[in-house]
Amino acid sequence: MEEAKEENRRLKSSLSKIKKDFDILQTQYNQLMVQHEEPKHISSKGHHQDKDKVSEREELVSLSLGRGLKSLFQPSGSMKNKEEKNKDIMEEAGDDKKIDGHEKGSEQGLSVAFEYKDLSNPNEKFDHKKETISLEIGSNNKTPSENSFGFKNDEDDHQEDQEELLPQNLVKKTRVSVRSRCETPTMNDGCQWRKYGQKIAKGNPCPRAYYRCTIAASCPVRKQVQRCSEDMSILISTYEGTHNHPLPMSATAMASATSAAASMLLSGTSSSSSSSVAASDLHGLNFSLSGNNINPKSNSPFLQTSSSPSSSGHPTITLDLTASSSSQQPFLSMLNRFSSPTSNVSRSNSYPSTNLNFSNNTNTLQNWSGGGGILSNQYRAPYGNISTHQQSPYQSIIQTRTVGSSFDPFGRSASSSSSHPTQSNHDHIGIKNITTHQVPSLPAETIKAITTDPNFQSALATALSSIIGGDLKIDHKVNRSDAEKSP
DNA sequence: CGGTTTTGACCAGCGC
DNA sequence: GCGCTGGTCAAAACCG
Repeated sequence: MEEAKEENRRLKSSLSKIKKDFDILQTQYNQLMVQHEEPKHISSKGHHQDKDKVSEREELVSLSLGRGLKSLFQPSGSMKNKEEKNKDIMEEAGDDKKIDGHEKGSEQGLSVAFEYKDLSNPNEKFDHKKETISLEIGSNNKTPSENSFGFKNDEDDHQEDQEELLPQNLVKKTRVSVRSRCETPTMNDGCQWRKYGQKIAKGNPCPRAYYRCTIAASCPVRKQVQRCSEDMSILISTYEGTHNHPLPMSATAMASATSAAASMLLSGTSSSSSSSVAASDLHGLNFSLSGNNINPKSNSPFLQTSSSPSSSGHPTITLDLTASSSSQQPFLSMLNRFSSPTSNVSRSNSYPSTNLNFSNNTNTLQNWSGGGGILSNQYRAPYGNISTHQQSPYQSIIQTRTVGSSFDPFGRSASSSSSHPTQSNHDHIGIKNITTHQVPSLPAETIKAITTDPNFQSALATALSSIIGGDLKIDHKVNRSDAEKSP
């Protein structure tokens, strides 16, 4: 009881800090908006300034929050005025924050779209066979943490639409292999799985287990789990298919990551005409894309072509986070933080097999939690430092929007002042890094190809949705968790 | 009792 | 055609 009370106090203080930070950000945003509006109204100097503005906008990544994802992907002509949208975002975010423990009508109704307004490279048709993506999540981290993964939340209409458009539902055949250090027999990706088979695969003494998603009876998603023969501490989970049902919040984080990887693969093989290998280092998320006959040459120390359990002969994209690098931290932190173990579904159900530690040994969690037992670490850590020295990704996202015209996520033209009071101290946040200049190793061409692909956008939207959704729900979940703890 | 896991059998694809 | 391998099926066992 004492511990619970103490933790409750801690969480309350964290909550108040978050609110405080949010207020500050909102204030800054309003100031910026005022500054932004003034010259616009005053100067009616004609087209060329407007033109500049338009072209500038086209260079920007527009991050939109809303409930209708589809609308966010509409052509820019039908889009709301950007400032208006910013306002909407802030208002909605504010509402969400203020709800604080209030269950919203639709738990996953919050959606985010990441729109990169460069339509010069329309999505090309996909014409590949079954493909495998390998997402390697290594960890030099040392503390257990619980992470959750999934594929798609119910708002991901865009991806669903795309699936319908794709010949032979190729997206469903896409595989995402996740490598992680995990002591437990299986990882918790937030989904519910039923084992339907087990095989001893050639060349690996460890049996491979086959799972089906049981959240929905008709869900086509399958998963293979196998230990790496070379390093038994590495668990290789290979996902295939796309969930056709709402996912628990805890499942959306991995869903986003893997979807992004899948989108990366698809966009890379379909739209990059110049090179058969697309590789990028999204500050910890390392993708390598390779075809059957491709010998991928990594230009990143983290880039690897992994041979996932069943990927032989298939094009493979590797998202390599196994290398020891601080740049991995953003992604791991992101997952750790927002894959809430207290998610409604994953916590309330009785599927222990779905509980996995994505990064078993995570130093970052120690920082977050400030110590404590393993269990309390697991449940406390993700929320621990959100309001301390580090800013939450949510705030980062808002801030990214706040600084609006000043940043160029893809290292192209950053037109105006890029300084922001709080921008300097959250490099650790993956999303943030994606949207700043800090990805020098990523060829602009590749990024362009990736980011203009609707699949990627969709996946990113899902990712952000899950992140923000998880963030916004944290308060509630924490409270609920506390409530559960107390008799 | 309902859902999950186990495990041997079966099937399909691929290479020789 | 044959054998190998990966993947799936389904009945029995197990579990809460």
